[in-house]
Amino acid sequence: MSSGGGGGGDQGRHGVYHQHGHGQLTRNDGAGGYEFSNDDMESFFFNQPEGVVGGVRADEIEPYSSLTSYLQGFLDPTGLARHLDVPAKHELSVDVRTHDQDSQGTGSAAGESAPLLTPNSSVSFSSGGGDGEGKSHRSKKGRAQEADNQEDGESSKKANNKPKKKAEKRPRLPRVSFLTKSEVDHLEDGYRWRKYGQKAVKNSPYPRSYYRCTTPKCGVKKRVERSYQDPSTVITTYEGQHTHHSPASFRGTSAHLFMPPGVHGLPPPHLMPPGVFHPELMSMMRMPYPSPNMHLPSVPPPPHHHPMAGTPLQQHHFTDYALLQDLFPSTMPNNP
DNA sequence: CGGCTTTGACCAGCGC
DNA sequence: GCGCTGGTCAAAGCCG
Repeated sequence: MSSGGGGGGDQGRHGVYHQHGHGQLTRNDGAGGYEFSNDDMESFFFNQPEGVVGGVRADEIEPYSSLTSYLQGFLDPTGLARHLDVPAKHELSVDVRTHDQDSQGTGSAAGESAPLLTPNSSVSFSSGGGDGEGKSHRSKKGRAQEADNQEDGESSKKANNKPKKKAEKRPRLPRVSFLTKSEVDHLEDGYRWRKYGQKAVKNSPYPRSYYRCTTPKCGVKKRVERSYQDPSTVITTYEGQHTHHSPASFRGTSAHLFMPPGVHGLPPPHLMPPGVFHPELMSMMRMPYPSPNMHLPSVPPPPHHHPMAGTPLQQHHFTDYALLQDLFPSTMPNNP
């Protein structure tokens, strides 16, 4: 994929960022947390306003940017997400690290250097910056053949004639990982996906599912897996950029702009039945799953007539209501 | 019947 | 070289 801001080229646009080694991503939620690794994965996290995040104070995580600015560059090649560049209030902060920093070991020092996630949501990116798209059309039998055919051209993956350099690693598309508290594995995100595989994950009872965007010529993929350490957390990893707009019913609202690439099928947040939270909002706003570290200002409870009223978690939703209104003006009622 | 999921097999990369 | 693992393919089956 050549368009858009894949890879490190986005550094400038989004300010300084650091990447920790080999994409080792560690989450520490106090209960042990979990970690997963993705080579070339950069990561950034939403930290609680004044919280201590897994032993790392949020204000010690140096460079922050906003999610929206990131989405703007990475997830929204059309630039529509610019719309979302509302002041992220105190809610969202980003830590994106570059390779330069902590590029040594693959995870040995991860505990030290890897940013730690908030319990409720986080996003991580990878800067693959590569093509990666052309290889999805191989037939089973064609694969061996393909290796032969490519021998003349660029390097075949077998690294036939060179003494194995690390740099020859196959480039990857930009990746974004969302940690979402959700009962549902496959979160609606406005795009249509076709499942093309499922694999058991090592050390995890939960399988990992592989999806591909069904839109022709859109090579975006996504992986969905459930954290084995925290089964209420779904890890959704997007790879690549959509070459089209979301077919979601949210079109015309701002909601889909804020969504990770890909939600359809779910009603807008204000139409969700009581006690049911929109997974994406849950993810982004960390609403219904307050962490022990969370220090929220005391706010009055939402009115009973609010569709999302009625759960113990409601107060946290209400806390972020102003932000929600900023982000979803057309879907959120006027005033709670 | 088309679109989607399931599932076993295959392939590539990597570490030992 | 071998085994492990992640990622992908594609036939078969399911479903509206």
